[in-house]
Amino acid sequence: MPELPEVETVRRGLAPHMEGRVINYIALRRANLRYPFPEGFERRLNGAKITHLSRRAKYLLCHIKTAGNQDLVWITHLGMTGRFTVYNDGADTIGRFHNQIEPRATHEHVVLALDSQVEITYCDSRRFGFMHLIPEAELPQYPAFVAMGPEPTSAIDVDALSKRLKARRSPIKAALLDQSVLAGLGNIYVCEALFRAGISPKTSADRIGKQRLVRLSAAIEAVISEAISAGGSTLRDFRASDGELGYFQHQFDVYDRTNEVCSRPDCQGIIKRIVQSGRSSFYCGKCQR
DNA sequence: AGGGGGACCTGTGCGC
DNA sequence: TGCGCACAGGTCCCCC
Repeated sequence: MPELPEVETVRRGLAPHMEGRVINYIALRRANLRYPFPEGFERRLNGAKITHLSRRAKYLLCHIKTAGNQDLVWITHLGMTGRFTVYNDGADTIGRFHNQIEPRATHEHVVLALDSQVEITYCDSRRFGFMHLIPEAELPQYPAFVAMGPEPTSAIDVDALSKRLKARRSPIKAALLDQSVLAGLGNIYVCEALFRAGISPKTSADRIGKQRLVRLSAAIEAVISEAISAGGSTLRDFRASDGELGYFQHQFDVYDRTNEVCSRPDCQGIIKRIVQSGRSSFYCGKCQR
């Protein structure tokens, strides 16, 4: 489901409800998502105070101080279908916990109650998501972060990007999906950025000149920032945690627009769909070279 | 070492 | 209406 803009939208939706609150109860309905839940997950989160929420690429980071005064990070990756939902009507939460917690939705795997009568759930039908719990001090060594590239949210270092792409013989589409090149891009925003830059997804990553890389970097920054402003993209069921729908999908130029006419003025090209390393690429065969 | 393919899961939409 | 297939926002592992 979520690429960087969707995860950032989730973070912004959850932060006002979670930051500064204490977790009164947390319950798991199964032993694993993609991976098993961490050892002592419920015990360590129970009674913990949430200091703040942050984000790295597509990872949501919930920084907590445990009841035993340890600084931990509760890391969540939403996979394809992970979703947090905030319920403000959690007044009966304690009763529900003490009796039996009836799921509010299918695939509701994690439920937590805060000290504010707010209840937050995590649902994930495909269970490609996962959660980890590590000491704050070990965050830089978290395996997924060790080789991770820079965020595409602020000015991209074009020289550094150029250096990384020179080592790649794969199509630029595949290279940009690699989180060690830039962190947080996924299938939608790579397609959209390549369209805006006028670069074919089939172009070999090592054969894109400096001028075109400058255009590509600017296109990536713009598409990510516009998508964050729009609250992400809602394809099937993505919602911000407060239930709001993202609306960036209305601004797609190529994603899922097979056979439509190119939106670039006077181009008149037709959007094509091809498969690259097992994933759909959408592009205009006329103005993307 | 980089890169491609399959695996991991469930849900939905389409053609027959 | 029902069945089977293709496809879905991501990542990891295996093998060349």
